This record gives sequence, structure tokens and C-alpha cells, in this order.
Amino acid sequence: MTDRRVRTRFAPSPTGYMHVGNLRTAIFEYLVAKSQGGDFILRIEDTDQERIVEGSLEIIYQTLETVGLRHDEGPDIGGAYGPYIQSERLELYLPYAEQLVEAGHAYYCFCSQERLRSLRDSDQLGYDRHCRDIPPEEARRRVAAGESWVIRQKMPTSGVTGFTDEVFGYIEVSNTELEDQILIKSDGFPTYNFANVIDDHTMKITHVVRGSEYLSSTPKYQLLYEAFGFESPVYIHLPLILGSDRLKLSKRHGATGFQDLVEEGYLPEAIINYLALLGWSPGDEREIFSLSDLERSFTISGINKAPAVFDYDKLNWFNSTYIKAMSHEDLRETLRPYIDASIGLKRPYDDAPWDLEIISEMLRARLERLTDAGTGLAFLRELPPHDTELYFHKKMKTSPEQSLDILERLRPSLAVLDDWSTGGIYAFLTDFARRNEIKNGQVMWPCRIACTNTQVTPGGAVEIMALLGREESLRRIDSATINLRTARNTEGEKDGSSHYN
RNA sequence: GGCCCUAUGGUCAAGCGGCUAAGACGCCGCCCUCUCAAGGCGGAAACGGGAGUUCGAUUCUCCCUAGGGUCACCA
Repeated sequence: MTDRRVRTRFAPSPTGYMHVGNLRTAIFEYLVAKSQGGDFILRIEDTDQERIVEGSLEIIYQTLETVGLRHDEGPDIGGAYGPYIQSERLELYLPYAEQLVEAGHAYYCFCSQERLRSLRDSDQLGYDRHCRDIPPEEARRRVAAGESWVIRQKMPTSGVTGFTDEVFGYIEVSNTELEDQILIKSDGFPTYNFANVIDDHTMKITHVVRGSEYLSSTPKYQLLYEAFGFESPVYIHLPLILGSDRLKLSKRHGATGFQDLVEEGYLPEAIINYLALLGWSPGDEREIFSLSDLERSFTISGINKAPAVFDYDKLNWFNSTYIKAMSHEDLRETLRPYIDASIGLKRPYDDAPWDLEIISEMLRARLERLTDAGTGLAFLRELPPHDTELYFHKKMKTSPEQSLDILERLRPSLAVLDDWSTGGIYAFLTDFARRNEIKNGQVMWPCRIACTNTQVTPGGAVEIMALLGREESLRRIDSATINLRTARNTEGEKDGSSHYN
């Protein structure tokens, strides 16, 4: 195994769903190969014909494609060790199984499903090896006679079987713990337990990378390799990914499919980065890794043994970090559909297109997930009802009275401001504040509230006014002015003196 | 239940006999600030327990405890 080209394989079942646990395994398989200049192979494990889901292959290709895990061989691109779909390799397995039968490492079993079921119902643990000692000639006769059969692996009844895993070390188990597992099913398909060994060997896979849930069945595979005289691969078992309840992550934990996460607004690069750091550490303090960074930094020794809890908070952080790093164009275009779904692409009042550049940039630092992009933008479409209380801001030292004053003084200049852009508006407003020796906030706050009637908004007065355009901004400011005057007057009538002076 | 694996803050995780036990997320506080964010600074927060080995254990060994995985004609 030493000086052979490293070959790993990702071997998903076409069940219609790319679980993040599977994806994480794929990433590590890819990295084990690529970090050593090896090949990454895609193989489809469809030996369970009942679980096949239509369209699964597309999901698999699609996912690998969008995250950038490019395989060197696979069903879609071929390769020297095809076919890469197990159901197309069917004729391969039986001869191997029969070879094992010949050698006394396997046997034909004719037990009915009913008998096996009642065996399970009793306190019997595992298969009772009822057919293990049927003479070969008799077995052959019964097969020829058309009886239903399976082929089982004949486990040694004494001794131990061990293997060395690159992350967990040497693991040994007593052979008496091993069940005579089925190798070839009655429908003629091999079980995963058999096919993975045959395929990995015939495809010259050097490193078997999989989740640690396979640790306990690895001795059986090891026995198979030994029975065939195959060189066993390097085993790399990955720590499990757990849900917040510390149980193996599964569908009932919510969004655990790659596609689910994408739909929830996570960027593929962020998902990959997060997943790679679940169970692996570079050994230093780096956290942000592109796939090629990972290829460069990955080491098997960095793989952790302890299971890791999938933490959406941390994923959110990665996602927001990647969002902040996007180019203006990328951000604008990825946000476009979300904004469209929320407030449309055009202003409702004058049909002019929203300035998506401004919107996406003001959203940039505020997003954890792309799906958050639409929220909190409603005030742009339609001004919420006036609320005088909004003009009070303790820290800003603003009040309805003061705001009214500011707004009234700002209004004429705003109406003729040359440069109605974020830069122009900002320059004008801050200049106004400076000339009047007041804080920026004391002019910004009234403007923002007048234009939004909203306590908290993404973006400040400047961006919002630029977005709304001069006409609409002035309209909103005028409306606010009227409302503030009315409020002042009624307030004055009520208790005989101005509340705002 | 048998077997196997695991065990550093709430979470991810560095540490591989001697450290004030990193860092990140989250949380809290302060600063900055045109709201909210972002950003800057700071803070609280961990070696599951017990025996050994050793001059010295988070680190090595054993036991316990606690979690998890696995025991299919599923992968």
C-alpha cells in the first residue's frame, strides 16, 4: 500500500437525499485523496433495490458539483475500473462468493424469512447457523432444484480478528462476536457488507473512509479480505456527527440535508468549511478554509475521535463570514431573488428599480442566512403608520419637537440637493450637523424615522433616503412633519402647555 | 443486554509529562456608531470520578461513571 497512488471512494446510496453526514464523509474522502495527490472515485451503492429513489443520482451529482468535490472516476464520467454502479456489476459478485464457498469461508443458507424472524423474536442472538454444516453436495443439489438461497459468511468460531484504524488505532474483537452475515441476498444482489469489499478491492481503493458507525462491522470485512487474500485497505473511520441531543444526526433533527441547508440560506462554501472543521482540526488557529485550502492543509492526524455536535450557531457564523467576503456583484445577484420575493424589484410608487447595490450592501453585515435578506424591508414598499414616540431617542437626545424642527429646516435644502446619492446625502447631512453644532445622530435619527416609521431598520437614514429617491423621501418627510405638528398641537391642547418644549 | 468506541468551558477544538490549559462560536459588558448590525476591546465559562506509574499528570495504565455506536436478505 505504501507507494501506490492513493484512491478513495465516495459510495452513497441513491436514497434521494444528501445527508450532511454523508457529505462530510465525501469531503474527507476527497481530502484524503487530494492531499496526497490521489484519485477520488464516485460509486453508487444501489444493492438495496427497495430503497432506490428516483432522481437520486442527479442530487448526488448536483451536490458534488456545487460544493466542488470533483470525482476522477464515476458513473457519469467513466474510468478504468467501471462500471461504477453496483447494480451494473452484478455478475461480478457471485463468482467471488462461490470462491469463498469453495474455500470453506462461506456457505449456502436456505432458511426462510419466517424462520429468521422467529429466531429474532426468540432470545437467540443473531443467526443460529442452522445451514452452516449442510454438505456442499446437498447444498448444490437444493440450489439446482430451485430452492431460495442466500450465501452467508462462515465466521471462525474461535480466535480474534483485529485491524488498525488510522484514527482509532488497533481494534480487536473476538470472532465469537461475529455473525454469519449474508453476502449474497436471495434476489441475487450482494449485501453492502460483501459488495464494499469486492468493489473496493477491484477498484483498487487504498483508503477506506467512512463513518465510525462502521467500526463494529469492520472485523467482518477484514475477515473477508483475509479469506480472499486481498491486501486490506487503510481504514479511516470518522467521528459521528451528532444532533443537539447528542444522538447521531438524522432527518428528525431538522435541516440535515445539503439541499435543506441551501434552501435555508446557507452558502455551499460555508457548509463545506463548517463540515470540514467538524471532526478535524488544522492544529493551528485557522478557521476559514476554501476547498483548496483544505486540500493543502489536510492531514489524517488532525481527525478527531470524539463525536461532534452539529451547531447551527457556528454554521451561521461561517455563513455570515462568507457573506461579508462576497464581491459586490456576487452578493447583489445572490440576494436579488430574496429581495424580489420580499419587496419586488421595483418601487411601488414610481416603478423605478430599487438600487440593489445599496440594498445588498446595507444587508451584507446584517445577514446570517440569505433567507434573512427579505425581512425588515417592508417599510421601503409602504410607510408604516406614524408613531410620535419613535422620535424619542435617549442616547441620540432626539425628541418629536426637536425632530420636527430639524426636518423643517432640512426640507428646503433636501429639495434642491444636487447629488441625491448615498455620498451626497451623507455629506449634506453631516455638514448640516456640523454647522449647527449638533451630533450626526440628531439629524440622522429624525430623517430615518420620518422615512421609515420603524424603530429598527437595516441601513441608516442615508441609505434609505437614497433608496427611496428624492420624491418619496420628501413625501415621507412632509407627512412626518404634518403628523408631528398635529401631535404637538393636540398635546398642547391636552394639558395646556407644550410637552415638547 | 453483548461487543466496540468516546470523554478538555453550553458547542467546535488546541494540548501529545512540567503551560497563568490556546483559539473559535454562543453569552455578558464596554467602546465605536445615523437605529440595528458589523467592527474593536474585555469578561464569565473546561481537563467526569477513583486508584496507580512518575520528582511531576489534562497528557501514560487500570477501574468506575457517563455518553454514543452497533448487533437486518439497510447502507
